[in-house]
Amino acid sequence: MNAGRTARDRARAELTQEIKDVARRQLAADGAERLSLRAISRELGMVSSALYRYFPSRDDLLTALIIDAYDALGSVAEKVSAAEKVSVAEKVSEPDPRSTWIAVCHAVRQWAKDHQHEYMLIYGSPIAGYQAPATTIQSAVRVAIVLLGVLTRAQREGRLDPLEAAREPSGVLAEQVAVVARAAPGVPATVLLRTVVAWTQLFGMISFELFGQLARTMDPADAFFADTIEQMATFVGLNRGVAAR
Amino acid sequence: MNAGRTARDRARAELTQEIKDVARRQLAADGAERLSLRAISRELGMVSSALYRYFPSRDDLLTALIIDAYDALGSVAEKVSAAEKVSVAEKVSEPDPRSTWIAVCHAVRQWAKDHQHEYMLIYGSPIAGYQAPATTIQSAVRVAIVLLGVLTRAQREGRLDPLEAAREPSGVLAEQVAVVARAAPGVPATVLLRTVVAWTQLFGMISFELFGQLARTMDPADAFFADTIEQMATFVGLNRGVAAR
DNA sequence: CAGTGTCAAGAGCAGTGCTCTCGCTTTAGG
DNA sequence: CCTAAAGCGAGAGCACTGCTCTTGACACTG
Repeated sequence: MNAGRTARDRARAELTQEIKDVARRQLAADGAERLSLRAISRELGMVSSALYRYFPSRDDLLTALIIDAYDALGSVAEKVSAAEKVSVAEKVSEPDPRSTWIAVCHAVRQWAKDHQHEYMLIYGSPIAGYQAPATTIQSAVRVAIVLLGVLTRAQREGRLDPLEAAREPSGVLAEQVAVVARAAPGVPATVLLRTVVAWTQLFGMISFELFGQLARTMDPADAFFADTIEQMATFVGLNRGVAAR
Repeated sequence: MNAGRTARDRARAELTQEIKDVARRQLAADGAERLSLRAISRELGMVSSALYRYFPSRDDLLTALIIDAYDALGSVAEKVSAAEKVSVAEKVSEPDPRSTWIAVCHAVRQWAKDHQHEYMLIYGSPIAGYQAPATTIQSAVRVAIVLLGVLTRAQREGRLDPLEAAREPSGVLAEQVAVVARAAPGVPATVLLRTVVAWTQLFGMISFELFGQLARTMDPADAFFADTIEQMATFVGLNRGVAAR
């Protein structure tokens, strides 16, 4: 990140960051669609062509912003998950996986509400003619990894409902679940499957809230969100008070 | 729709439709972002300024396309729901609400896959600086109305699991659920709440599939989708074989 | 100190949404 | 039936966009 070998390198890194900052501000103000390289350069007091020294195209700038957004959201989720663990180590309260799961979900929603346009950038419709480079993927999966980590811990501590009522997946689905299972060793397939369901539900609900789809029904969505998160936590097998204490 | 009072009126309606058709084709090809009035006018062999006689702005054209998309999807859902009822009236097979629910969900996904860019238009990130006019709302809720209708029928026929385990909603949530309840008389609040959850899950999953978020995990999403729809049908209280036969 | 690569600047191209004016045609009303 | 009004397409033009190319100045490197 730093690696400021020469003054020029440092200046370049600094300006690159500055460009992204201005872009993020414009993003928050007008949305991704209206993001204009010329407007950014104007705000920076430079000429538009100079921007191309730092980002070869508008799409490249957007890609950088997308990766940053994924990483920002991912680190928020990771931090919350870790904080829950720490609060356990020092206090008497046990590390309830269910409450950790719920805290992560609420943190994701809060970040989305605080960075609406950045959220739209990563979970809205993809930019036209834009192919997500492979580099974004490792940043994109961080939230999912955190959620799977919570379940893995719960499983290890015997706090996970096996959900035996559900049938084991088979065929293609079994193979796909096996891929997910690599991030959550020991967690039963039925739970993993439900986790993916909860994952899509979480972001579906956040998107609906932010995109105005909940208008005139669940509009102030706080109560609905809280209730749903509770339901989905139970859905994935994180029961209330299982083996607590 | 027709109301071809004068020749000019008819020509106008025809051209309006033609513009939307061309726009839809461009939408499918390049996405909403790249939709260009000039390109449309070029393809229509007219000058760009003439388009403004039919749509006052680009956003108005998009609004028209959005309403059309909502209506198209809504009527697909309604048709599937009605067809399931009819197939009952003539045949011996009972009108299983669960299978109707599942059929509707699959139809929605199929439409989304067949009209990806139109789907993105209505369920992706909102167009920048664009406020959904109130007229879109009644078109937007049609799918939800259909799903609630299935539950209402199930309730009326005693095929709905009351889900008594769940607690009754209270406070703000109770009021919001009451609004939803107007479209589904007789259905218990807990079921309604879960229906909204399933609704957000459905579109969250479809969006994730279309927006490439499922890549490298559930990528060919058919099996996952089918399994999830089954799970969510149970989740809302449409049990397999409840009171069947 | 000379050379090399980096830099901001400027001009310019092709494209965009949108406005305004201009004639022409169709419609509606007396 | 004839005229005024309204609707129509064409064209020019404005302000803006992303992006390319060239130019001349600067800073770092050997």
